[in-house]
Amino acid sequence: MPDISVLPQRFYLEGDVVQIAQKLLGKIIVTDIDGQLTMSRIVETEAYDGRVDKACHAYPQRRTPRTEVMFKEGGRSYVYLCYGIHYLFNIVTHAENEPNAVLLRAVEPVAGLDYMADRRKVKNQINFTNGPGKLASALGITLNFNDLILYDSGSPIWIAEEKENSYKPDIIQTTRIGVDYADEDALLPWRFYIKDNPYVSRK
DNA sequence: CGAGCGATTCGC
DNA sequence: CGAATCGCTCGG
Repeated sequence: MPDISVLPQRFYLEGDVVQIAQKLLGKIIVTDIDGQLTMSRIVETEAYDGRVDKACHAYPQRRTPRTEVMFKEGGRSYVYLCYGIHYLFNIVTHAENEPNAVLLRAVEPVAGLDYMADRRKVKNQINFTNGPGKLASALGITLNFNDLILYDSGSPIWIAEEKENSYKPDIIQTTRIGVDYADEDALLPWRFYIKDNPYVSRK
């Protein structure tokens, strides 16, 4: 079990969302849902910038009931239902009225693997969390956990960093997945993942 | 109000 | 490769 501490809110307010998406790689997501504690290492992310990015639900400054949380101050969760079936988990970044978010696309299980196995009902451990819908399912994330403070270790979901770990992973930068509807913005290289990590989606 | 569609996954 | 499945968004 790694020695961890909560990632402070300022982490989500400094730099642009593309940098924050990279810096989230290697961080730990902790969930304590239905009495089931899990910990996982973030290994794949995508950045969405509501100011300039057609792929972002909040572009162009599109304020609706669903996107409202992205207009709040950084450090909150944005969870939504995708294809009527899967929940996708995002981290909101930046100041009020700057609607940016980072999608978690894959994580590596660290603790609570029995719970993940129960929730996912698949045998192969690789398939617990190697996709955005899969990881939400494995960690117990549903719409109930939208608009949650992530810089409070008392929350049912929070983000941590390891206290003593200077390891810097090799990061691959490439285009995002499933955003063809965004025309030329689908070409933005705003997907990041840890090189050679077995839990990265769509190898 | 209702048509159209999606930041995916799984099974055939 | 196509179905599943439903809330959100926008146009009428």
